[in-house]
Amino acid sequence: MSEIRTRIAPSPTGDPHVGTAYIALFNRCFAHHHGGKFILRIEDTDQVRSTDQSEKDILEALGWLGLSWDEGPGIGGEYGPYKQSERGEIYDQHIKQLLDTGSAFPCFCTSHRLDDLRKQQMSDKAAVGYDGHCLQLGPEAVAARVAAGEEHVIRMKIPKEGECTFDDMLRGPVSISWSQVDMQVLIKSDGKPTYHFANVVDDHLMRISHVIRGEEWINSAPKHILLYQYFGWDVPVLCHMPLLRNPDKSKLSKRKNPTSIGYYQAMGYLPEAMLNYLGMMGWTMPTGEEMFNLQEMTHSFDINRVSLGGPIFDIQKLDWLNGKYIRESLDDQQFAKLFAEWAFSADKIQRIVPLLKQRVERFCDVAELGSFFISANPTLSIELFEHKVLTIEAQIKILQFSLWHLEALEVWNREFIESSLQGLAGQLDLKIRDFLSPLFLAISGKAVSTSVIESIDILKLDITRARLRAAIDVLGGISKKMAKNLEREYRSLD
RNA sequence: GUCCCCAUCGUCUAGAGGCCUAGGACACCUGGUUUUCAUCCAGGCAACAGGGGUUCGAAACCCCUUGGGGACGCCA
Repeated sequence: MSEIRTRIAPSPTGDPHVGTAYIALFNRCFAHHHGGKFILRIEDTDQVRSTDQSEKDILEALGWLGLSWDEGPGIGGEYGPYKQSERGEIYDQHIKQLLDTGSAFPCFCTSHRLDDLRKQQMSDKAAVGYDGHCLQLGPEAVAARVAAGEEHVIRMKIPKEGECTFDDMLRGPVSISWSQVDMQVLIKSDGKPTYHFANVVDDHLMRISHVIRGEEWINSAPKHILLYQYFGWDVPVLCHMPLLRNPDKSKLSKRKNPTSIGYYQAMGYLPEAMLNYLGMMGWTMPTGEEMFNLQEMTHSFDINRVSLGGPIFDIQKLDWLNGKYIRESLDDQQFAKLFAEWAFSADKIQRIVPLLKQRVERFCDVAELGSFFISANPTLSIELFEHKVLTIEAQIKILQFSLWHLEALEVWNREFIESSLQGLAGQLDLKIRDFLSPLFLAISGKAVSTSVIESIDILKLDITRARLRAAIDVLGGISKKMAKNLEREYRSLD
């Protein structure tokens, strides 16, 4: 049997997600258990959303967890480059092949036409998908329009009838009829490949033997398989893992649960505990032992021990596990060292000190004033929020709108946060001092504290989000109806 | 809506037809140890979604129903 090679292919379009780490963990364990290689590839074909910062954060987060890779960014390897934005020529060559053999075709339809088409199909209760409009174009017409530089995408052809059956390593045979499969765009109008195309080309060229990914991809498997066939390539073994869930069983999302690895790091979880916890989502040691490290998991790994029900990411159990790690695997010296590094990292302390220094008279004042920087979310009560001009409802609005504003920030620094929030206060026609009041309480637990804008800057978005949301909950939360109204009002702001 | 996937305590799960009166862990409750608390220890509560088959025997295999989730983008 040839070498087992697996990969994780994150898209650098946001915060490092625990789901990414989860899938990475299983890919790494599977490959290493069988003496194979685990590859990291950056899927940055979305020019609009991909950022260097996100890429950096993701690599760091995986590194923090100890999920090292054998080939990929920073390591190299013989199948590079490992960043899709640097593989443009490869995709160009390959799409040409599909165009030449007639497996793919240019499509000149505007997004406007496609929208109308989709709406029509919805109201007709028909299957939603591309109608093959540009398939009717003659080769001369196509050539002329392409030569004229007309904007277009390239789509893949899909059989009209029959079905695609493949063997999922965990689920057995899965059949999806071709009528359910859309003529997927392979090359976008900006000339970049879509995930579906790039992922197949790269997985083949990088000799990926097993594709272990989230269940959300099952329905796209036929497209991928067909592409392999168009190229005449062997299809790797496919394996779809269950999805991590919110407590309400929906797919884990940051709207409902902290999903950023950075959040857990900032909250003082140990990477070993975090990884161990992810390992017990859908998987157990043959011995039933719940506490295990990456090496032990790798050694005992058996993909068939994965259970298919979507596991709920239960922070309570994670907390218990983390506590167990702190108590049982750390001696006093290690605890002191790790805690100090976490709480007083040079970077963090440098930024906090100027805020505290001007507001204390004695060192013994420091802990109380600055505790919220290293504590869990402050304990709040609704009484705290009694305000001379602001109603509870107004404060909920301030908190929610602020959160939306902060989430939309392209750059996270003091200036941006300040102008964003000041702008919001203006739009809401509130004095900045009143506007900031609920934010002070949510962030620090106190009405009087260090500059809330600088505090938000230092605490970063993950923690800020958690605290704003906790405050909103204390104030009674947002009902569905309220959410609708708030969203409408928020959209009409500018 | 269409298609796909899934289904054991509230949660994570063990379970490969008889070892199942369904085991462990978190959470919760009770008691013990501890100057308090936490830890730790002992105990308790709590599940095979429903209905049909197959079989001498079903939590396990098959079918239907129900429930949950996912996909249906020039996002990944």
